[in-house]
Amino acid sequence: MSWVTDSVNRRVAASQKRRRLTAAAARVLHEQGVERTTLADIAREADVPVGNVYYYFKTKDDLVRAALSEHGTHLGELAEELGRLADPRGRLKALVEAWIGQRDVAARFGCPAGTLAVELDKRADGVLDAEAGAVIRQLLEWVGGQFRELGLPDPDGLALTLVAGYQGMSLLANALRDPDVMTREGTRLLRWLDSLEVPAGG
Amino acid sequence: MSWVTDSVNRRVAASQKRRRLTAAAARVLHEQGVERTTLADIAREADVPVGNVYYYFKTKDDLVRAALSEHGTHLGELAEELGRLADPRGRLKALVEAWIGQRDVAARFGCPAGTLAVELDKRADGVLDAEAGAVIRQLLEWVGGQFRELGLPDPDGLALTLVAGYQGMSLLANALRDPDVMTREGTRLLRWLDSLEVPAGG
DNA sequence: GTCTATATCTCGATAGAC
DNA sequence: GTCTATCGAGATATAGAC
Repeated sequence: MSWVTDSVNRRVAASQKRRRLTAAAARVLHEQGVERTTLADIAREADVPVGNVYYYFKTKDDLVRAALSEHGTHLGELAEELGRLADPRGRLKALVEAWIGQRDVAARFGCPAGTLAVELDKRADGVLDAEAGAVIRQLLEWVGGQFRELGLPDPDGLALTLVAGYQGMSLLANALRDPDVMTREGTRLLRWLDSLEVPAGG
Repeated sequence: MSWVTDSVNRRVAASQKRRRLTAAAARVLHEQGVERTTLADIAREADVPVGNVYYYFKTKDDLVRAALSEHGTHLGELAEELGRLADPRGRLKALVEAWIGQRDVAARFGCPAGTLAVELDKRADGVLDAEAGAVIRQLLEWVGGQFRELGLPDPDGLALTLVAGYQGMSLLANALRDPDVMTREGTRLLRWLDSLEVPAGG
């Protein structure tokens, strides 16, 4: 029966390598950007030989796609966690607090989805910018859902304002290399969330 | 005396080429990003032979520097124009209206200074990220000056909020490829500026 | 000052042994 | 499935004629 376990082991090893490559891609592409990252960088980080990368991903773009979907998964997990809180307003405030908690990463590398979207949108071939926008759209929709549940008017407009606030403070913290920007603007967003009043009646 | 005019003509032609290269670099680097732009791209746009570029700029980084300083100059000119308005609040509102007026460019390519800062901040060698941050700092300082002139408390914090709002709405408009984001969030910023009340007394 | 030709290097991708 | 060796494209930068 050893051929069975051998085969299984191989398949596990294979999928482990694929997952290592995906995780490494998400991390390195966030830190270095797409254009400045070589396949060798990702392979090294994942502890996989360079030539072997092509067994798992046909092209570099495929690795970028995998990294974007990884960020989407992380976002989904965060949303699931926050979903355990009873109050939608509390969920949104916890989200902002999570952003503030990431202030050092944001000051050094910016928001993963945001900075990737900026870079991919520069490409003349519109191959990947839709995928980058999708992660941000996912965040917008979840936030919009919370505002809707709160019974606030124009929930999608409010979501746009909150996410734009996040992207703006991340970009400024990054450009100025100053984590305090995250704290200051994050605190303002928390106060803003508190100030929103649900209209009386239907 | 022809050698005099010849010499002068040459010098004028030279500085014209330098200026054409700088303007082309500012435009192309904004649209394509730094990494995806080749010297050939910029040379073509400036109508200068590729090899000749190196007479005016020793390295590609020098061209990026020139482009950044060009954006700084544009910003200075805009500030000078807005300075003619009597009311500081009116100046800030005119600034936001100018941003809204650029909504189509923002939806396609983002804010020039913001997207360049994002890309340059990814570089491990911190050669150019200070320069990118400087343009944004210049904007922050001008905006802060207007709030200060209005006599509002925490003018620098308000400037951070306004500029973060601009960067956030530009990034979202770009990522979602939707100019309406600029209009919606821009209108909100205009209302916000109107709502700020100068405290009575000193 | 201007321009052509080219050296040099790096990276994505492939071929093919194991 | 795994890995090495290498091809070929495309980029920056330089050498040197005019």
